[in-house]
Amino acid sequence: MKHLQDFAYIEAVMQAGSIRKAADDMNITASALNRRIQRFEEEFGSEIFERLPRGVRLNPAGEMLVQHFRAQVSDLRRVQSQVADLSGIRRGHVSVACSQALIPYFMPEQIARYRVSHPGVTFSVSVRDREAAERDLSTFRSDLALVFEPILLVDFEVLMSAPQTICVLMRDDHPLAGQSVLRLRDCLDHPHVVPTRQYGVRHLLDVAAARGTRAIAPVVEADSFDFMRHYVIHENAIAFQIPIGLRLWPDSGMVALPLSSRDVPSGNLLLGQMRGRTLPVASARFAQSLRLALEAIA
Amino acid sequence: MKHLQDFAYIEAVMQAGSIRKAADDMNITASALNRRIQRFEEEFGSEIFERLPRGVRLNPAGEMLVQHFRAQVSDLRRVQSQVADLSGIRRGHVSVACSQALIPYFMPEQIARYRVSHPGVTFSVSVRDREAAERDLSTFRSDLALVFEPILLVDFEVLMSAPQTICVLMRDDHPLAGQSVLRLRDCLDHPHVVPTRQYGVRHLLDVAAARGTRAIAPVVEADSFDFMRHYVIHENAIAFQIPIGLRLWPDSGMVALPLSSRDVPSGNLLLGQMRGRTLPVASARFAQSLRLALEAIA
DNA sequence: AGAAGTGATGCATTTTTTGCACCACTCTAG
DNA sequence: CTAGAGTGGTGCAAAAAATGCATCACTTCT
Repeated sequence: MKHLQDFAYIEAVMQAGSIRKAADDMNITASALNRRIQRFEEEFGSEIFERLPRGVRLNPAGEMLVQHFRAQVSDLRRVQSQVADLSGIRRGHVSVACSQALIPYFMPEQIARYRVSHPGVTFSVSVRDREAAERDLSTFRSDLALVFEPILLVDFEVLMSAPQTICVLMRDDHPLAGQSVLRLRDCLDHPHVVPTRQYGVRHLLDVAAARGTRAIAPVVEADSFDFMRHYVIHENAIAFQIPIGLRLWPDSGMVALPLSSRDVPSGNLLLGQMRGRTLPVASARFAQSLRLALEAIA
Repeated sequence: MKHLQDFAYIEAVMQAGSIRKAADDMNITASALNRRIQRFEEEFGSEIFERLPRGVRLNPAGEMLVQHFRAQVSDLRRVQSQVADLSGIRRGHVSVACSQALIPYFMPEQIARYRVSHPGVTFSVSVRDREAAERDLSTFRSDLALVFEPILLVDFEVLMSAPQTICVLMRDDHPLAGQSVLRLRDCLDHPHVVPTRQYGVRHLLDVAAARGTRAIAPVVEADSFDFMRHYVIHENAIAFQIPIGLRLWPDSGMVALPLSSRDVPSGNLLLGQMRGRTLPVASARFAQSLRLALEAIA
């Protein structure tokens, strides 16, 4: 879009940290880029960048402006999407940031199912911890976020909530495998692997452990649930995961048992968008589809 | 703002109904304007105007686009206003659409009072009936609207509400002048002047009259409260107005008496903005100032 | 049938943007 | 302390883009 070219340049400069580097990235001369920015600042009525001896950096005015432009670009896409929709085109693009737990089963299933009836819609999926997911929303990098126990920044508008009880994953020959519900203290008696602190599962475990006397003493700490799931096969340890990230068939040699709600409260899987934003049709429809799917789970 | 020039042209064409007329308005050649629009439509990915034999008209896509652009311009002003504010400039512009009743006393007082502490802030005031006021909000022509009994479209977000009992205005030698509260049927026995149907006062009277047996039979119907106020001096008739539009001093020869709430319910004076919009600092602050003033009245 | 509208288009002209060379300046490495 | 490699800023000529003019094809109303 031609009239947003200045923004593209501004964003490039912001990202590169210097006009010359940005000019190089954008295949343009530094002088031309420099003058574009000067001209824009003059029209805008205020400087956008601080001139430092080693480059430039957005000043507060610039940060507000960039946020404005991002919202603007996002809204323009929404309009284009709606225009395409009213000519019956049913196409568009949906970008989703989601927690790791949703990567192996839930998201692929949902997206594939949606694309059966909307083959013109394309997707981008980003794995993000709960903090990064919310940042993606507020910078308009993602339309939707599906996150377990987010920090809930002000920009996060909840579209749907689904409770998830943390489960304990282990081999079926593990001593605890016979029970139906597990107490946290029993789990901590056995070698356990836990996610790193940025994850909601770990956060809930930390809070729960702090209430009791037993501390979490992981034999392995990892930021990949995929890794943890495979690790417990080798050292007969236990791992933690939410049900939506698990799919155990009878002969897999693994079992997953829920943690007692007396010890660890259920967390929530939240579907959200940037607060106040009107989503493009494709994203809004896919969000609705996710809502139905999450309702079916709960 | 340079990057919104296309929008200025598009709006001009929309307003003029033809490219040539718009080109004339904008001091540009029709061919140049024509090509700008063609280029824009190509970049946008869809036609914006219907080409009719006698000119052009926005198509649905174009209407969505114009709405988008208006929101965009409005938001850019908000950003500029905030930028100016953070450098301590305390300037800006506030546009208000308001009912006629507020024109003689309330708005001048409020604006003058606000400008004492914020001399850098400028104002534009438009008299609008309740329907036009809401349209002004949703097309971003006004930041705020202060209207008596609006129709309440979806785009109208209420910021403050103040009840207003309809008063009957007459000369102090009028037969009814001695009462303290008036019944509607008594009023209808005397020659009365009423506002035209677009006004909230008339609407409330119509509804009230429909409940009883007495019909409204105005000797004069007018769309100017100023006219009506002066008319009752000449024919010793009665007129209707809400208290905020009245200021009677003892020796003026006029009295205003409230209508009984048994006959005519109180209407509401509503301060509102475009739903979901973030107002520029100046407008938001002035709205806050109006809220306090309205609270003091109620 | 003709006049007066409309939007579209090819081509020369004008305006704007860009690229190049260079300046003034600040840091850092030797 | 100096030399070099960064940085943003600027004058001037070349390139690119937007504009104006003349004209076409078409519809509507007189």
